Amino acid sequence: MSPMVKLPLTIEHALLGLLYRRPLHGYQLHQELTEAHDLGLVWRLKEAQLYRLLGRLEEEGYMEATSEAQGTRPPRKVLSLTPTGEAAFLAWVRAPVHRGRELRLEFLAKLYFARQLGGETVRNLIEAQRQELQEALDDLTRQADRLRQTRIYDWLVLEFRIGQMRAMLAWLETCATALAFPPSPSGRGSG
Amino acid sequence: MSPMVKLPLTIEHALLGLLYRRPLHGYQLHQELTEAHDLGLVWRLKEAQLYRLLGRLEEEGYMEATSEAQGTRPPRKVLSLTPTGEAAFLAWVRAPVHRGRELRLEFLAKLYFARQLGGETVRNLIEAQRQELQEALDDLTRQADRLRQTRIYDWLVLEFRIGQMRAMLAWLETCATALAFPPSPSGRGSG
DNA sequence: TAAGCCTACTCATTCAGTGAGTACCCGCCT
DNA sequence: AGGCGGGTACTCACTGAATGAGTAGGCTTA
Repeated sequence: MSPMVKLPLTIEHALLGLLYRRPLHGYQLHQELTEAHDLGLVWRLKEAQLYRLLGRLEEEGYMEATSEAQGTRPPRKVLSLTPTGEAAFLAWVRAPVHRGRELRLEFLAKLYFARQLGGETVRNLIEAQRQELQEALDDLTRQADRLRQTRIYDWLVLEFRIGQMRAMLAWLETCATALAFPPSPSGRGSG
Repeated sequence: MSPMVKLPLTIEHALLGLLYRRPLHGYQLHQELTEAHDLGLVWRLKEAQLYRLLGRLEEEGYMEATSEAQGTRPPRKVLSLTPTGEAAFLAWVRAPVHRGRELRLEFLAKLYFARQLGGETVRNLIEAQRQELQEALDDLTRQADRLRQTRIYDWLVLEFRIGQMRAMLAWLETCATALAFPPSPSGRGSG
């Protein structure tokens, strides 16, 4: 009813991403997110929370459900993306994050899905993220230089952030290298 | 009324820490936390949230208020720590955090207060934190080694965390060095 | 026949956090 | 004289996240 009132956030986008590959029903989604690998390694959702999100995403026009009767069993509610949902997901997955601290969850999720869209997408994402981080790092470095002699604590706080960012940049290089070669035949094609 | 039902968390402890130095009233607390340096660089609180926390901390016996009338003006409510509050703060400030991601806010806050308790406290805190991190790092490294060939994405996720931790360890060394010498005469003594 | 899992929710509640508002006093600027 | 800003101390209503527990029926396997 209230279509697209607000853009979905990280978790919601990842839900869209799971449906981009193929339609799933709620329980399957839940399972993917409670496993100890892939996306389940990055974040988890309790059932209640999942259904709340799913309800909202459907209500806002990003996904739609079709009830799939199967013999005597209770019917399954299969969710699939609408064109709007697909567009939202694709835009999200290609955009870098803006704060360093968003790498830990959001970027990791983007990377997961980008891999399924092929090497080109992965390379672009990594490069875009590298630039974002580099800018933020330069900015922080400039600030830190000003504080070095005067405010030791403030300087240490900035140094902490700088160290984290440097490590992220180095890790992006690792990603680029590790994913440069066909990322294992276990991926469901589309590489 | 309901004394010490639950332990305060990070933010609450930092509030205790500010009062450990000297009693303050709510408005002063708020100002310390909206400035762009020191603790205000690490986290902020809106007024409403601050008073909510303060109310709870008082109710649970960590701090107490004395109303300080001053002439024609409305009285100020000066907050100070109870022995319980002081003990809670001191225990908190000396304990390292257990998850890497808690360095970003909580450990930084601990470090801020530890500096005011003297070089000994700072050194101990840094060393304890170093050990915690090192253990977690070894653990992650072992896990990552197992995944390297089989699950490239899972491996990258762990590599990300490993990189962050290594950077934190390096940063702890920086702290140790930078704070080894009297941390500037601007500190209010006690160092 | 019971355990457990597939499937899909709902409900009540707790907790954090926010924007806005209320009150009153003081001193300064216009 | 009047208003603005800022010190001082809150309160209120609301949104939104998140969780634990509960409900419901069917199927499979030990």
